[in-house]
Amino acid sequence: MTSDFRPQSGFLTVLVERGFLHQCSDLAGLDQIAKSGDLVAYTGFDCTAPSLHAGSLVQIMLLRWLQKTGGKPIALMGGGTTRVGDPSGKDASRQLLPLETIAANKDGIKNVFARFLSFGEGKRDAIIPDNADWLATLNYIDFLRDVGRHFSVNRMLSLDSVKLRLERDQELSFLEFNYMCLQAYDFVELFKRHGCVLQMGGSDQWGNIVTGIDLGRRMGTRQLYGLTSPLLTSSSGAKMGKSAQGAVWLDESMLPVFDYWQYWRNCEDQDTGRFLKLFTELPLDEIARLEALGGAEINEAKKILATEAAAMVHGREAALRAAGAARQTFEEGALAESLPSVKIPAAEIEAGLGVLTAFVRSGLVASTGEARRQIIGGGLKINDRTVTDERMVIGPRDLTGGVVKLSLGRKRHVLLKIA
RNA sequence: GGGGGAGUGUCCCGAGCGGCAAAGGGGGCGGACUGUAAAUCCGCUGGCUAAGCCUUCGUAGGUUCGAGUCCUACCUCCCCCA
Repeated sequence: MTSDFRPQSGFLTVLVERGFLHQCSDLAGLDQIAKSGDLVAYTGFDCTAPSLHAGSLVQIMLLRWLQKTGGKPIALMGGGTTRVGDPSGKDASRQLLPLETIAANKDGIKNVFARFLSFGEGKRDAIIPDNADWLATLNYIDFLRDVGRHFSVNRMLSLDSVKLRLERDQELSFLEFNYMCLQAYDFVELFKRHGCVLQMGGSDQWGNIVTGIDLGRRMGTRQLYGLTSPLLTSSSGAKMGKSAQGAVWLDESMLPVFDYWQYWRNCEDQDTGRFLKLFTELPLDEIARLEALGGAEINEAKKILATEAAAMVHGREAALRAAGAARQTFEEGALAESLPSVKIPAAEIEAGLGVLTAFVRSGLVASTGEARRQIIGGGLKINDRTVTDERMVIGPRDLTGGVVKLSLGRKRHVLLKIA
């Protein structure tokens, strides 16, 4: 849809060139504001998990590019809206989260932004407000009279997020039905407080965003704008941000840097170029060169993707460590000290630690039953030797420099280190 | 308010004459082949102190040697009538 549009602003130029743009309410109008250097834009983040995962990365990068091209980014914490729950793109209602959980999640999520945005009091410094600040104290009657009267239920029913639920005869509670009203109100509130005129989000947010623009018009704000990024899936259709082991968390305590690096390293060939554009800041001509690599050579491009993407989230030093550990492990067959590790008391090794227990402790398998099955399938290795006997015991002589390497399959490795 | 139907393995969908740890998919994991890719083929896919034991079929009771299956009540959802 954007192929015939030539943006003049740095911000939109980047978005178009790098594939961040899916839909926009008014490209030309937004381009003018972005060019003037006064663009303030926000993206909302639900506080439904203790950290963000790779699925949110596109939104985070959007905010980062906004700041780099002269705009002011707002990462809105949904401390208030999360108490309600967004029905968009979900089949069924999500369980309501306790307030303490939401607060804890919010703290975890805020941490993620430190690496991507620069904060402060300046004109272009990023801010992280929480919509609970204005939503939590709303008076129901006042809200209905001042804001509610501007919403058309007829129109709300026609939005995909609602329509899909209705068509499938799936429950949509009144609580969830109100979510979009609150999100729309956020937009107006952020305009009033910070002069924010653009809301960005994933393509599933389009309806909610447009509703906000609409509310703004009725409540007398300036013209507001909306922009969505494409919903990211891998070439084979898998949802981004979820991997075999679960979500690809951006927090090191929830996913070791090594595993994060591996996630990108193992992307499908077809996705390499697209991901380089979205998740790294390498120049486009460099990306074009990497993308053109064919056959096994594409692996070089994937390593660069992994290192750059990991550096963005965890810092370059940690990313290079992960890259080094991968090289030692996969290419040199050596024992890399910086693989993910789990501490085991020396006494337990002295006494002899059963393989089954050891693998459960490492987190590579969920239960001794699974460990047993993996052994039957030839999937477990200790120090690169396949485990064939489930009664095998790990003792002091299996240690190399105080470390035992446990592997599940060819790709997942964890070191047991003497504590 | 009346009548009918449905809730199954804590990822999902889904079969299930009273002997069921419960068919079959999808997804996922492992193996083979490769390039740490894709595609393909094969195996696995409740827990445990493991030839045994324990916990699972909406919830709570009941009948039975034995219940996912039969009975009762309750919860939730869908359809038809008013």
